[in-house]
Amino acid sequence: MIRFRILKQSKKTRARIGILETPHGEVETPTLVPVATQANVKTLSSDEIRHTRSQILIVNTFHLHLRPGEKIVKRAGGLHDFMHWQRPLMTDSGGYQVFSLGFGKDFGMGKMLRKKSDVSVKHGQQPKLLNIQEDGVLFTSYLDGKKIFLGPKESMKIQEALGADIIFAFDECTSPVADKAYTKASLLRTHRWAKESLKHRTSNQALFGIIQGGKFRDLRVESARIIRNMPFDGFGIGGEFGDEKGLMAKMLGWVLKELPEEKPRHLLGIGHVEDIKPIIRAGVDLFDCIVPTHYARHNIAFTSEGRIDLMKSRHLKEHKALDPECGCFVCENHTRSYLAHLARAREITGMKLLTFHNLCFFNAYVERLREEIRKGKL
RNA sequence: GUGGGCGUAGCUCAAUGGUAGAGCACCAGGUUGUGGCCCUGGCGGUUGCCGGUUCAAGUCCGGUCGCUCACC
Repeated sequence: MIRFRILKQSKKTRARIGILETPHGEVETPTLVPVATQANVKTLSSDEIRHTRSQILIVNTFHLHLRPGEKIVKRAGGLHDFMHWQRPLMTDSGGYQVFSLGFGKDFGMGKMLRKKSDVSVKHGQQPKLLNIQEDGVLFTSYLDGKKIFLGPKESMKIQEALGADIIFAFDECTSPVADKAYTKASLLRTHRWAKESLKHRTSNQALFGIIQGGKFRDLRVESARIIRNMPFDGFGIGGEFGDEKGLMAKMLGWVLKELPEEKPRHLLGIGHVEDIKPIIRAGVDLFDCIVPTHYARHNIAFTSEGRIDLMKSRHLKEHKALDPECGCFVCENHTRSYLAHLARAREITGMKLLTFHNLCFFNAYVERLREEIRKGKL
């Protein structure tokens, strides 16, 4: 089980700092949760992850169910032993894959809509590659084409076998182009699944319920009210929040206002640098995001000077630290020139060094924000 | 030396005698509960050189230079 203590509530905003106690140690919040989909943070060893000052990781239920299978992980002694990370872990329920392998794939879009789209998902519509049913979703394995059924019951069983400290209820992450009727129907289904997830829980892992509702204020508020009245240990906020700038923080405000202060809130899959301050101000305690690690493998470094694309040849001539203001191993010991060379030569070491730096950069940034809350500046 | 093949974008190569294209590279963007991908633009050419045939030549003809293979 977990215990969440709020150390300080900001007077200026809804931001707070806290300590999340888990069976595998404490997490200072707010914090970034690096993504370890396949039971690893791509390119890093668990020791290296620790040195990026990351506190807790999120692993994916769907991907691990397909490979190697939760039985293997359980026999290895659970996720912590399997991946040699004796610190806090959470598992995503597979609900995001309902979107990413469904409508997300059909329309070739992510959950955040960047520009106006003329396609839409209407009530009753089904994605091409999977079938969303009342008690779960019929997936097709991308590994061998085998049919995989995943619902709240199945997801709970798998997540319990994996053994993370915090697990999530099975949900459907809706598409940013889903219309209101679709989003509403999906929401009601996700709420039923939330109830089912609680019903099928047999372990003492912490279980977080997920709030959906897309970009519709009334649905978001409705979802928050339904989910908060179920005996979850914390809350996940999923889906998208509209394409308008600043709307996300506003909508988070509406949702978080409905939730009990004493339970932790996790914002699922959000965390570009510019998003972090607004979401923390809105009262988010944990947020996972692929950006630092995913972008690192696309040669993008986040620095105090902004984004740097190491593929650009001009960086070959820069014999200075990646980020002079960062004290991480990479910035202390390597030049932009070297990192640009590794990127352009497509050396895996380059991806590793950028992954390490990006995580250090994000974690340092969030630490500074925690400090600001502590000092009453945020 | 003799015979054959080939010279087209930075690279690898397309293009019935009819507006010279592609992939890669390069430049500029994008990527939010992860397929080390992928997507969108842009730059880029006296078709080795000289001459000829033709309304029209990367393409046909002659010469020349370069590369390459085979054989003396």
